[in-house]
Amino acid sequence: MGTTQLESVPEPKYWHLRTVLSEALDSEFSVGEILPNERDLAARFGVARATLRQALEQLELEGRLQRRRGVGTTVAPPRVGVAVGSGQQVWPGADDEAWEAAGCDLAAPPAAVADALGTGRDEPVHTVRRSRVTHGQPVAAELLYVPPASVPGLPAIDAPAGPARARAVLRELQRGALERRENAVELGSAGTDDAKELDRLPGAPVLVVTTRYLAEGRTAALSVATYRADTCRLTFGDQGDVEIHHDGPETRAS
Amino acid sequence: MGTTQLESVPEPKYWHLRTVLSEALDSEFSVGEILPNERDLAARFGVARATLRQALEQLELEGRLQRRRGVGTTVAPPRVGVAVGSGQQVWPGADDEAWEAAGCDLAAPPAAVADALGTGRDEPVHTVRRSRVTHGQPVAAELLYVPPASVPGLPAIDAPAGPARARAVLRELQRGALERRENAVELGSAGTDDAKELDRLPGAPVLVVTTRYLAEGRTAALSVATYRADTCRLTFGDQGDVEIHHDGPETRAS
DNA sequence: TAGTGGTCTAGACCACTGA
DNA sequence: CAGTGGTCTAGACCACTAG
Repeated sequence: MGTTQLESVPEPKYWHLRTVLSEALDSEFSVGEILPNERDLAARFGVARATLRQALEQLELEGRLQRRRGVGTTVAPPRVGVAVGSGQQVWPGADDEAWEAAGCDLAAPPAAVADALGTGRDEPVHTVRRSRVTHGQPVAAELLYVPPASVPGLPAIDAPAGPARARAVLRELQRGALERRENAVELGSAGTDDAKELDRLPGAPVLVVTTRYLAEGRTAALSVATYRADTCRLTFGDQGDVEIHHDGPETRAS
Repeated sequence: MGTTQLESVPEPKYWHLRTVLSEALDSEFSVGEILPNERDLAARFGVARATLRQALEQLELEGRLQRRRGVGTTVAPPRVGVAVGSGQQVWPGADDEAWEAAGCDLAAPPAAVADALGTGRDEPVHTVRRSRVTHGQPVAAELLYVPPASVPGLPAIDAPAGPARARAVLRELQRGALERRENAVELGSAGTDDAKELDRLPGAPVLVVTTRYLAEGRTAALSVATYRADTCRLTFGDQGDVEIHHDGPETRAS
């Protein structure tokens, strides 16, 4: 990555810069390597720091870079494939899952969740918090909403609101017969607490996976899971790890 | 949305602003309504325009706003649910699909695609371009890579590289027996030409859906589809349109 | 404490839209 | 044409990390 000057082009500087840096990453850097700091890079390309940052933001969005305050900018490893809709119809908490239960409250859910569950807006539901870790990295935070009607055999609420109670809810949920599972994926941004759990800043891009668990014709549970968009590739269907990568996420000719 | 002053808080201004604006959108604006311009909004909140823009960017990422140069910023409609993995095992081009074939080339694919297909790096494959339109809006652009071996009955290459040839490839592909389909979703940014097709600017966030079509133990075809992340919610599984929304994509307490 | 990325400012000019 | 969002600059200060 020499002291390249930006030739004059009709496209935005930050976009051209993104392309130049992207190619430099492919050819001159290896995973984990640390880049020059933003002020140096900006000077080297003859642009303002803000412009350089705009290019870095793109590359971070594409999972090519990782930036940490106080540390620096490093070359990110390829995204990790995370199985989401295993195709099989399983309740959350089945053995093969990589989730760790963190806690459980009994509280009124957001209005949209209550509507999807078909419960009243102020009706309390069990709210299980779980987190998912892969390769030692936190990749997802989940809120699982379970109406009391879906776990009729659950012991009274004298248990503490910790992991033990969460597991009890999951265990009880699995006694029912699951009919179907519906997944949806959309882009979102991490709220303050999700960001903390995922070790990111607020507003970081996340893939929001909403899963409806259907049993006996009703929505028996609803899960809203937020995955780190920078590090994750969500896989649906049977297998997990196909490596379709670079040039993958930045699509076609740039 | 009064001439609100930002109270001093320990969180970034742009983040607080995002929250304030988000609430204003919920309570004081309706879909399609046009917001005051950025300079006015910035003045109204007593921040620099760049800071205001940072907040707007967040909201656009979350699908709440739509910004168009020369026009203004409008309140976006709820994201449209787009069925992606219909659960059934179907070849691309089945009747129920909403894709329109645009053209077809015979050329060497990107290296990563060639590897996934198991073809040689310089071996040409049929490359079908398709676009998907919903509610009159372009939502996705796709490149479908089909090795010649998967369409043995295809007439010689004398046909023009237009839609007709694309349809011929799809038709021929469907003669084989499809065994399985694997989907993966990740965040990406639109390249120059994808952006054009999706009516966005380069770098716009997209959801990249990679699908492997497996037949006779081989990867018979590979599809890379880029969906507009701002307007789409991808649904996997049987049904299409569950309305889990607001507060959906910006997750939990902000 | 030195160095990093994150936030913020107050300007300027450009590209595009629609009247 | 006037008005919009998009790009870009050259600064400043803050929050965080690690030696």
